[in-house]
Amino acid sequence: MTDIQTPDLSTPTTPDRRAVVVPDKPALEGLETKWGERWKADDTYKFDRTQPREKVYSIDTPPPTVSGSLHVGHVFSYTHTDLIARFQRMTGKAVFYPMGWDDNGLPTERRVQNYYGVRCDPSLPYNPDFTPPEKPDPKKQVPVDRPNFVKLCEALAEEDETVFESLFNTLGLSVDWSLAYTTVGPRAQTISQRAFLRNFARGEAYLQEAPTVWDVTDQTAVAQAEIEAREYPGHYHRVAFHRPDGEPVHIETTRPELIPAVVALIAHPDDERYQPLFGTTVTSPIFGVEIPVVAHHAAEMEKGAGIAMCCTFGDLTDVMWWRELQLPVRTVVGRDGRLHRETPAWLTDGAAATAYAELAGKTIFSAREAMVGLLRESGDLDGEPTPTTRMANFYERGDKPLEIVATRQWYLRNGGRDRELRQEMLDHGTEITWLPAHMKHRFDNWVGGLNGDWLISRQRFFGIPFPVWYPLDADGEPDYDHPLLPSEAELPIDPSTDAPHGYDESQRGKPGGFAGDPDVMDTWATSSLTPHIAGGWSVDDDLFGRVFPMDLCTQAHEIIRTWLFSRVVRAHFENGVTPWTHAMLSGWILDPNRKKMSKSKGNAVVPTDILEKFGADAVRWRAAAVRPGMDSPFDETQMKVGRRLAMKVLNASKFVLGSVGATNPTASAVAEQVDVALIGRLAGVITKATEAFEAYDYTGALEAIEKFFWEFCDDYLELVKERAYAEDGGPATDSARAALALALHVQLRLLAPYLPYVTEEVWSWWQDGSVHLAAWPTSTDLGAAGAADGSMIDAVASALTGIRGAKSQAKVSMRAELSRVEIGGPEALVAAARQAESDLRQAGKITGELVFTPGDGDELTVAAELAEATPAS
RNA sequence: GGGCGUAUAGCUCAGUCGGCUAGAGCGCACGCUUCACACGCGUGAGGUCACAGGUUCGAGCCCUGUUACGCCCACCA
Repeated sequence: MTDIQTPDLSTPTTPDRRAVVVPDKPALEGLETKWGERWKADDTYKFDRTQPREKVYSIDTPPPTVSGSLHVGHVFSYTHTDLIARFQRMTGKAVFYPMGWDDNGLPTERRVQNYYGVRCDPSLPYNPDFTPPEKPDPKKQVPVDRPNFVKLCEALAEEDETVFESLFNTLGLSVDWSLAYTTVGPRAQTISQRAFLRNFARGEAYLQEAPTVWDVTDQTAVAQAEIEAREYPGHYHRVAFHRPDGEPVHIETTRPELIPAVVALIAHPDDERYQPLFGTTVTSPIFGVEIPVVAHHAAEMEKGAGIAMCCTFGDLTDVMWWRELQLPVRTVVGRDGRLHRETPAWLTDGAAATAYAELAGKTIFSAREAMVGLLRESGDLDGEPTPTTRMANFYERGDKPLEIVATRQWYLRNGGRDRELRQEMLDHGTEITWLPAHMKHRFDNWVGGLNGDWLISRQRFFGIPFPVWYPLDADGEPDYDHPLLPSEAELPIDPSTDAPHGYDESQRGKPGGFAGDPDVMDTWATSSLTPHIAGGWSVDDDLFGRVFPMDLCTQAHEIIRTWLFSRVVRAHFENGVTPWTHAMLSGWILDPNRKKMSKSKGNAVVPTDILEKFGADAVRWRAAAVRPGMDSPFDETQMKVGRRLAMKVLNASKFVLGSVGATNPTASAVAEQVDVALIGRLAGVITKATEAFEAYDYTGALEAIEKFFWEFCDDYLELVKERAYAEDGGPATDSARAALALALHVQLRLLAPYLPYVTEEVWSWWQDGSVHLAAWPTSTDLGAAGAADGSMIDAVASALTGIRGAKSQAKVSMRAELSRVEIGGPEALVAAARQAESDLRQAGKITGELVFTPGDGDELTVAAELAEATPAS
């Protein structure tokens, strides 16, 4: 980046001490506001879009669902991304770090429904004077037309976005807010619709009528990726079907209400019990429908009675049987989760029709009860239903088991039905560096287990509409085989309000006219394009060429199958590439009982509270201690430790720059042995931290930096402060001051990604510009001393520890004077300690003799005598 | 059922290529009103590296098996 400042430390950078302004009582309070405003005013994190791709570091930031609330887990994982962003920025990259808001889709609809107490009814005409109810009554939601409902969604999402932005700013994310995008705004609409049109033109998107997993609560189709299996209580019912000779064939089912939908009984071809029945028919109980008995290898002999009733459709196995055995369709469950009110054609016989009337229009649950009653009366129920717990599929946000309903939906190919494409998807996975590496298994596992293409249409309201109309024939029936499409230049369009070419609005819904596709795209169908939306694909191709494919995607591991995979699919079709080189997965923040924090469990910690209590730097420090993919229990005591570090940075800096007046980080002035060793040690820290950061190991980098910092404060600073203080100390004082200033200059930059506020505060005391635009330190900053062996400082530090230990054991103040100190141990260590003789004498308050006695052993030993003037406790 | 991860001090975690007596912070104990910091400083105690077996001169680390906890996927007869 052009405005990164590479320091020239060969000459003094701050010659005038009066230019250094150190506050008397530095404090952490208020730093977030002070520097947050400054960074905003100065555009500190603005992306430099003049840079070529190789000088750019681009990040595909997860757009949070604005209808939810942010919790500590978000705070941690977004901090992880920011650590990488700040490091890359300091190494000279132009960092493309946008923020997105996922305001599209069902979560926002639900929040609007609850917040305003309304319900979308798309059949209502637009009411320009609509205002939401003053007091929402969750039990009596007011019906509202679709345009107004969408307006409410947009308004509430915007409110939520403001709150989120404020939190992210307090946290210190170095996002370029001018790059912010939403997943439902005009740009997202244009890009989603354009990508869809191109997918359609290439045959990657297609419309198909097929059995679909369906949520009866929200009345929409649901994709495989949004399904989760949960335990669900039910009962086994042992039910008799009847052979022509009158003998019963018992099956077991948990769903007796589907008996009117039975199309076959199926057993395994090797099952000797049922082999005689294959090719014959039986009749269903109650309804007397003739049902074939057939063989299929997927039937399991051990399960239930060993023979299954196949209905259209009870589960995905039924769908497979129906398809492979070419069975008829007999649907009884409607989209509203109730049994059809009209008597199905195959049940029109007198007795069957009478029985079906008992079920018609009932919910699945009530129909099941009624059916059990009928079976009991007819004697076809063998024994009583026995309780069982089985796994059932649920929409991840739903609370009723999913049904399977035949509907017409849009699909996007994803390898689920195409071996070659599936392999290409797996190949993309190998091109990503997974952090941690084992997360790749999740991706491979998911892609390998796909059982169909990606269902992208939803029968909902707040989302991006499909840019498609259908011509209506003379009977007013849509011709789905010849959809009408807009040109790309017309996008975005809404087929419910815009008319297709060659038609006008008066022909909507009329025979010979047209009808708009009523569906919207699934939220993942839009968010699968976040690199394209953020990067300006097709609307700002100059920008897109500079940022795509991206360097990093960061996200939670549970959405590898949705967000991560779907972006791989879209980038594959649209650009023929893998969308990023690195994927960094975050773990979870657990409560003290090691359970995942979630609002619904009431164990979530509100992020604004902890930011307020400990400060952003402290919270970030704690987040940085959690490696990618690792879960971590939330622990306030750890936040305190981060806060202590931030305070220490303030106080140590105040001391170095203020009292000592060490403000010239001049490498060439570092001459004394201890000072040289310190700088030599620092060179190793720079190397280690840089290598760790380059491997995305921000935790390892922090460990090295922090360890050095504490030793710098506790040992080095204590050791040299008298020498550095000296009014006319000559070269020895100059050396200490130069080393202190240089070490501080480097350490502030090393700590800047972790503690952006406190490092910026200190930086402002004595340097121009922002520390966040300063160059990441390198060993060349350190001059000749950087090449020195730092190990002698260990011997000096352990001598100092020995001296302190003697005082501590005697229970006297560290200021207590010593009349005699003898340092012994291995010759090399004693000699090393001796090189700091003068510093040790001053730091240890040794008024008498200090003797160095090389000898045996493998550790430095210190024997000390208290001066008589000092009273022992 | 398939896949993955974790297990080291009371707690949270490091532990590189297998190599001296296994480390850090917190907490705890004992001290210190120290002229940068009491939102502080110093010193110290604290370990059957989950279990069993194997390889090796040598295993926290490698191999085999077991247990516990957690996660992903599949599972509606």
